[in-house]
Amino acid sequence: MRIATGAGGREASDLTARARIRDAAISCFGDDGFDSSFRTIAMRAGVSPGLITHHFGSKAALRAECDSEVLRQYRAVKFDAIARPSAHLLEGLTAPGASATVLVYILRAIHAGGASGRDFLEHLTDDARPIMAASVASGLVRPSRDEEARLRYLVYQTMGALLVQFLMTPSPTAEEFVASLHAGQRDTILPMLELLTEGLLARREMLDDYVEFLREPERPARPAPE
Amino acid sequence: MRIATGAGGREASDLTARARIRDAAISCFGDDGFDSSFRTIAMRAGVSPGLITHHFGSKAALRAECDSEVLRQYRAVKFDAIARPSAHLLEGLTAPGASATVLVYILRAIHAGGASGRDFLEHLTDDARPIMAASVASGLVRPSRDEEARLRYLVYQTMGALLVQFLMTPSPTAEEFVASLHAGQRDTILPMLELLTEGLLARREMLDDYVEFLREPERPARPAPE
DNA sequence: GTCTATATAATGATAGAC
DNA sequence: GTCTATCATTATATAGAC
Repeated sequence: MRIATGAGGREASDLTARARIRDAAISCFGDDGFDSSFRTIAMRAGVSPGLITHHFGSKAALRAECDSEVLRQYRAVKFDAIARPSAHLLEGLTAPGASATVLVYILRAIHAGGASGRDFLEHLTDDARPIMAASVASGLVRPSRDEEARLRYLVYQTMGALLVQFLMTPSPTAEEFVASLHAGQRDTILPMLELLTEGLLARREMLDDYVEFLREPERPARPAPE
Repeated sequence: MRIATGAGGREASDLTARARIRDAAISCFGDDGFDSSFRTIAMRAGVSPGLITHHFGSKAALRAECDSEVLRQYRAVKFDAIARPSAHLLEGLTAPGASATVLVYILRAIHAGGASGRDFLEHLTDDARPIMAASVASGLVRPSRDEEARLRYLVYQTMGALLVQFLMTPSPTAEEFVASLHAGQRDTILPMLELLTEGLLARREMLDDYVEFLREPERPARPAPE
C-alpha cells in the first residue's frame, strides 16, 4: 500500500501532512468513492485518522478542498490540451497519467450528484462551447437548430457513457479504468465516429416531424399519457 | 407519507406484509437509493423494521427480490411496448406511471454498479438487438461496421445520459424525475434526433482515418502515451 | 503537529415476548 | 406473524496527552 505522491510527481516527504492528506483523499475518493473512510485515507497518507479532522475540520471541508484541487488540475490538463488541440471532445481527459485521476474524480463527483458534480459538468460544458462554435464556423461540425441544447446533450451523453463504463468495470483504480478505456477503445471509438459522421437514422421523417411539431403555436408539450 | 401501493394498482391492505415490504423497498430504493434504511422502508410499508429481517433474512436478499420483481415489471412494460412499437429506443420506459418506478430503479441499479446493474444493461441490450436488426433490414437505420459494438455503445450512451440527468436533478422521487423528463423533452429530443439523423461531423476524414487505422495488421492498438 | 482514546449516531442483524 | 429491545459494527467528530 504505497504512499500517494500526488499529480505533481513530487516526493511525498516533500509535502506537508496537510497536502499529503488532500492528495491521498483525492486518490481514495477516485478509487473507492466519497464514502472512503478517514481510516483508509489516513493509511494512504501515512498519518492517523484524527489528524484529518484536526487539519480539515470535517469531511465536507476535506471534500471541498479536494474538489478545488482537482478543478485546478483539470484546468492544467485543459490548458495543455489547448496547446495541441485534439480533434475529439474530452479526448485529453482520457489519456493515462495525471489526467486519469482527474477524469475518475470528476466521474465520481457526477456519480455522487449534488452541487460538486453539477459544477464539474458546467465547467466541461463551458470549455466545450467555444470549441464547438469554432468547429461549426470552420465547417467541421454541422450547425444545430439549438446549439446550446445540443452541446449540453453531447456532454451528458459523453460523460454518461463514460460513467456507465466506469460503473460496469468491477472496482477499478483510476489508472486501471483509464487503461481499460484504451484497451477497449475500438469498441467505443468506431461506433462513436460512425454515429457522429453518418448518424443512425437513414430517413429524415422523425426529425422533420418533430421540428414541425415544435412549430405548432398551441400546446407547449406533447399530450401526456394518463 | 402514504403507504406504497405497488405497480399493480391494488390496495395496500390486499397484499401480504411481505409483498408490501417488497413494494415499499422498490419505492424507497428508487427514491433514496439502495442505502435507504430498514427504518425508512418499514415506515413506508407500515410495519416494524424487525419484520423486514424476519421475512427476508438480510438486506442483500431483499435487494435480490426487488431486482427480480422490477425485472418482471420491466418485461411487462416491454411486452406492452411491443404491442404498439414506438419508433424511439427506450421511449416506453420514459413514460409516466408504472414505468417511472421501473426506469428509476434500473437507473439506481446501474448507479450502484455490480452484477445487478450489469444484468439490467444486458437485458436492455438484448431487447434492443432484434429491434435494431429489423430496423437495419427495413432501411430505417444505417448498417454499422460493427453492429454489436454500436448497439452496446448506444445503450451505454442513452442510459448514461439519462443517469446524468437523473443525478443532476436534486433528489427527485421517481415520478418527479419522469415528469421533469417530459417537461424538458424538447432540450433532449431535438438534439438527439438531429444527431441521430444528420450526425455531428460534416467531414468524413476522422472516421475514414480511423477505419484505415484499424486495417493496419501490426499494432493491436494506437501507441500509448508516456 | 501528531497521536490515542473516546463520544455519538446510525446501520443491519439478532433474540425473545406476545 | 409481528413487535420491542438490544447487539455489534462502522462512521465522523471530539478531547486531551505528548
